[in-house]
Amino acid sequence: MSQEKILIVDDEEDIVEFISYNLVKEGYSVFKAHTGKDALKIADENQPDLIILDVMMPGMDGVETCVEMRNNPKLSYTIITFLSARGEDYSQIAGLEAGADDYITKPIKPRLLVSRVKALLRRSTLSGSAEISMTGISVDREKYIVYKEGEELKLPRKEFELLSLLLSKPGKVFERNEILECVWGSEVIVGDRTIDVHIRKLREKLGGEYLKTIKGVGYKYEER
Amino acid sequence: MSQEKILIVDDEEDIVEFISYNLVKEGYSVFKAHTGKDALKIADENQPDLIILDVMMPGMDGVETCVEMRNNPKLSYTIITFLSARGEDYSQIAGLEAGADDYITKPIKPRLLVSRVKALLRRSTLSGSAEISMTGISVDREKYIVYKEGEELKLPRKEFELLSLLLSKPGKVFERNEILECVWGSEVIVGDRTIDVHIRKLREKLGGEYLKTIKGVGYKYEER
DNA sequence: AGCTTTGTTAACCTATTCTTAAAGCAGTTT
DNA sequence: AAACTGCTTTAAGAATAGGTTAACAAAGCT
Repeated sequence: MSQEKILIVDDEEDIVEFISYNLVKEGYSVFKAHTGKDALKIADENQPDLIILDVMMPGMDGVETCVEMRNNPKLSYTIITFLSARGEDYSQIAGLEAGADDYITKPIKPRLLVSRVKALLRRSTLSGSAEISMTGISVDREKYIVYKEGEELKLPRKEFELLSLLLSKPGKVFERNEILECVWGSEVIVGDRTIDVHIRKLREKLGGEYLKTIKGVGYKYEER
Repeated sequence: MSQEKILIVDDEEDIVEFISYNLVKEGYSVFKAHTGKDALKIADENQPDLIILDVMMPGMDGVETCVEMRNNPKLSYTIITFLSARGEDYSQIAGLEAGADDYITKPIKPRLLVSRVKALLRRSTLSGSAEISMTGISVDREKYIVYKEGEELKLPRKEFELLSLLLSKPGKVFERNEILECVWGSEVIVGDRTIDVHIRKLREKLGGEYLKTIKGVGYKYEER
């Protein structure tokens, strides 16, 4: 397997190193940049498969950088994901149609990061956009929309994040802990039934068969 | 089951003892250290599967220790998790993470700690989902599914864990108390017939001659 | 045979999840 | 400000799958 190239862009050295460490460990080939300008140059030269781009940077910020990148035909097959602090206005980020494919929130959880990156790259190698499959459920993180058999479905935030998580690895059983960590974040404490209720609402909207519960373990998404 | 080794590092004696107590109870083999330097030495000598490392320590702090550890190739398969007080600035910790795989916040809740540790260790030993062999039985922990000659099989939790254990070392005879330890955990006390009943249910579902009884000793899984 | 260990059933129990409704919140509009 | 709106969380009872037990049958040992 030809090593996949990832470019990490953030003005904070520590963050770059942290992400880099985790991705190198997974066998990716990593490039680093600390400013938008550097990033453009490196991206142009190396045509990475994935760019992880901090939104907030002094000088040229992430959005601007992203737009520039999208104007570079050499990068038309490159996936770009934003990196933003949790709490920064959601809709704003979602609404930024600067051409990013995803975004990851800080603080960064290594495992989540890696699985997200894998998912993104898988998506890209599997063929162009084709986010929307006519069968089953798919998610467009950018537009914050879910497609169920081609039909658009608007979900509130928590439901969206939850579904998005389950969908990020179809078949995989997510334990309640994991779900809490990823969707709610580890600081938040919510009651036991919260997840169930959200699952229930999703089932209501998606129709029965997609979300399965594995008693005593967790939930998973399963096609058909 | 080969006992997994965990190294606990914290300058506060009480904390180390507390964590240790909870992990020993779960059957892990525990090492302790109170300084970064000790930790490095013990880690190097014993190559633990998991290191729980306090961030704030006098002298060599957790981050520094972690970086050192990551430079030791003997520890490349070791998981490191930070231990930090809730309230310490999150982003700071995230940014500082020098190659840790997770972090746990104080105050420590025993149950949460244990499940976290289990999750971490499971992830390391079974990274990547299992191969599906067309012959015999195989297990996909991630999907919580068992394949019997390629056909999917859904099992309830205990049955799954039990089969999973037997399958983890085909041919090996697991004694009853070994099974109890691994599947039920050491605190739980269950009647004598419980294992038999589960074995029976498995046999019912798997059919055939897969699970063998070695009278007076235990059970084993055997191909064919 | 007699004793010990394992197999089989079905009934029982309980932890976990489902369901519902209502309260809590935050953002908007009036 | 008050009322409204849409989303999230909590609370509480019902439903159920899953796990355990108990009692008896069968099978190995010595």
